[in-house]
Amino acid sequence: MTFKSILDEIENNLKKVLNDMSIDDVSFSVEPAKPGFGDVSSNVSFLLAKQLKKSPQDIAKSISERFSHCTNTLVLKSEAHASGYLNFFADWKKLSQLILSESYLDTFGDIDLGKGTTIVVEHTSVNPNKALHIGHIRNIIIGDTVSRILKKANYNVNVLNYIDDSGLQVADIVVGFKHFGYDQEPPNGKKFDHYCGDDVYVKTTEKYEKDAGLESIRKNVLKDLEDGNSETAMFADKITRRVLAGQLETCWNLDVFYDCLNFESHIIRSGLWDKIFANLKDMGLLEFENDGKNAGCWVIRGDGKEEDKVIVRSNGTATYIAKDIPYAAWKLGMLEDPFCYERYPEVQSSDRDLWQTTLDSACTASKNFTGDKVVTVIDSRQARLQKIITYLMGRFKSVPDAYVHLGYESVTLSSETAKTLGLDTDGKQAQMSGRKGLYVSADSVYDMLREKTKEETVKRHPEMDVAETEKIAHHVSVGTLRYEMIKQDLDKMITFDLTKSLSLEGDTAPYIQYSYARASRILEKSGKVPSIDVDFSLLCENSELDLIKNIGLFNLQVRDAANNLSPKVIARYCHELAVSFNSFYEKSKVLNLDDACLENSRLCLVNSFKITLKKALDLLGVKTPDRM
RNA sequence: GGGCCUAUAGCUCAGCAUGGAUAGAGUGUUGGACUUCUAAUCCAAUGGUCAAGGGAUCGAAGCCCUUUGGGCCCA
Repeated sequence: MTFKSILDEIENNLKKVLNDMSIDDVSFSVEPAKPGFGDVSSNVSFLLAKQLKKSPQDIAKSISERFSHCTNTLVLKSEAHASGYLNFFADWKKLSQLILSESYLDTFGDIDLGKGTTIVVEHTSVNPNKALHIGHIRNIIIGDTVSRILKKANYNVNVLNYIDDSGLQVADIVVGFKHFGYDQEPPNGKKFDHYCGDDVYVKTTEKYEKDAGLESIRKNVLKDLEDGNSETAMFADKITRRVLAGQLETCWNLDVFYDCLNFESHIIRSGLWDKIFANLKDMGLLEFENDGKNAGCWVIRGDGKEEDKVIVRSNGTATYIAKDIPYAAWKLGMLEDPFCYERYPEVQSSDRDLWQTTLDSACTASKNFTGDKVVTVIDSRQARLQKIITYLMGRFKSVPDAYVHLGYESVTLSSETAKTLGLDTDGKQAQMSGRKGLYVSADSVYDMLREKTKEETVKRHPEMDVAETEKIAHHVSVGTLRYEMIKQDLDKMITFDLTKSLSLEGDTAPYIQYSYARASRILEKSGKVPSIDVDFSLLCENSELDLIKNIGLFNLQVRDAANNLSPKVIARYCHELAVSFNSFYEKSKVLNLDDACLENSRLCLVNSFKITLKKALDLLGVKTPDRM
């Protein structure tokens, strides 16, 4: 058990006390205390003030008095603070032993929210016509981190990437290659996805703008794409798969992995839409409009003042939301699976198989990538559309929150960075645009970070061999990028600035990784494996107790993060852990102490910290080099 | 015109869900700490009418209403 043990003990005893005082059950809080106010605090007396017509302080006093007669194993004493808070002081000798010995277990930090149920997390979902830019990276890292957290919370997680390989953006690069004569091989070794995005896509779009007559070519290509057997569609398939390979390379480099790639073209050709269309009509969720501006269309009624949403136009064609509905229903496992599955030709990592949908019925692999719940990570510009899907899925599947849209605000470019890309924004931030070529690619940011961290590492360790330097630089760069993408709240916009994003000090991944490296070095130099059989009363400095407390809060943080689908909770926790370790590091010497018992106790704490931080950083997909 | 998000220190952000104690970090600026387990570190100083106004409450950064600035979506 962890710090949760003492919280539970206090809560139970408080309930007994309230029962003795014949007070109705109130839902009071029992939380880790703010520094300087003991170890645990409760607001119970504030909540009772009205009912008992007494001051919070008087109530706290009488509860505290009764509390002292309860059987307390982890609490030394309780105290009624003048403010009215009830504060508790832990018996650290016992609590430290509980927390530290627990931290050595593989299951440390686990919390059973999912009960082994299956949940789908879909993220990335970028058109396969360009390289990933820094805005896509926010989506990808949020999705990957959330899926790691949910796994820790005992969900069985299926990670999907939806490949939109049949839309307008794909048509555009096909036009570029087929009609504007772009070579299929990128110049001087440029990555294919970058070539398609930077050159073919952007320049093809420019040509449309100059010559409106080209629009008909574009429409014809789009039409050809719909027929899967057309020569155009086969060509598009070849191109988009090459781009996809480039995108996946970027993701894998950032330690982001998937379970299955779902191709939009397969969804369209599978006939899923016809099935769901019939269902929607049966359930009365779709209505046929007889008059008004949507006459002849099938619509979903808007909520309140909202406009009705057209699903099928009067000419019988489905709008693009129509693709999302059957797909969402499929993800929730509510439709018979029309797909077959085959392995993706490239291996993404040693322990994670990657599959892809196929309509080739010769592939008989039996797979199920659906879930009881679905989390779809898409930026909040899609909120309106996602709200409709959420509503419909709620009607289909009677599980509350079965379909969750995890939205986040987008990444914009700072005016300085926009300027380096040739756009003067007059001091304002700028929205990225793949079409206009206004973006910063993920690969280029990674490359810059790696150059800088390599330089730093060489400066610190001139003696180190190149392979190790490269490895450290890689892990620190990936960590930095990942941490930057999730350390703030999802509903806060990120204004990306090339210069500022390269900072490696302060609230960054390297700061946290550095604390890990320090702990590693202490243990390495000690040359011993610390024994857990130590006298925990020796760990009595404030900095030591703080660190132990933070270690003990791990599973509670995982619970919060999973419940709220909030990756930043874990980011902040890792930072807190590192801060308390660095503070301990300054104040308490570990090695070469005269007192062997004390030395072992501290080594034990260092080891416990190291293990916990590694587990927590693993949830963020941040690696932990032993030296840096 | 309708909807969503946002406003806290010079700058970037925690805290808000579930109202209570002294509003916290980083960064910046200024000063200090490496013959001591790695200074990508630590310590100190500096810096806040929590956008404005109103309301309910014993009590509001947090809840409700209005207004304003910024971003986005739909029309």
